[in-house]
Amino acid sequence: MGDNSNFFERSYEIARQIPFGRVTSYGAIAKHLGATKSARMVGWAMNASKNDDTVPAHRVVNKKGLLTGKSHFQGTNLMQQLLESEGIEIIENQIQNFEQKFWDPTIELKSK
DNA sequence: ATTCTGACGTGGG
DNA sequence: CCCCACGCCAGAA
Repeated sequence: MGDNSNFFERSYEIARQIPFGRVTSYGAIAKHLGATKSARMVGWAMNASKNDDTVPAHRVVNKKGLLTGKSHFQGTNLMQQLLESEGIEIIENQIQNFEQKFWDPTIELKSK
């Protein structure tokens, strides 16, 4: 077990733990999975999670706090709307006070 | 089989 | 701040 074919599921496990009103990045998830250089695969995993509505994919953005995955959601602005409904302010695809909203799995889940 | 493209990140200039 | 090259690896053409 522990083979990386579970990479998608492991990404989902972490995404599900992102608290309401908080966000994290693809790279942060990848890092926590021990695959720092495979941030792209996390994005791919989120893309594949469309069927799974238990995965809050809208809470995963890039390292700068930009909504780079926006166009992969249903509506034109669904991702932004979901985040705004959680109290996150967004201007020009950029999350405001990003550092404050950022939830780092490597820190928050460190005691494991 | 080969090439290109990404929901990315890092490093160099 | 910007732009570019590279590493990563799954899919599409």
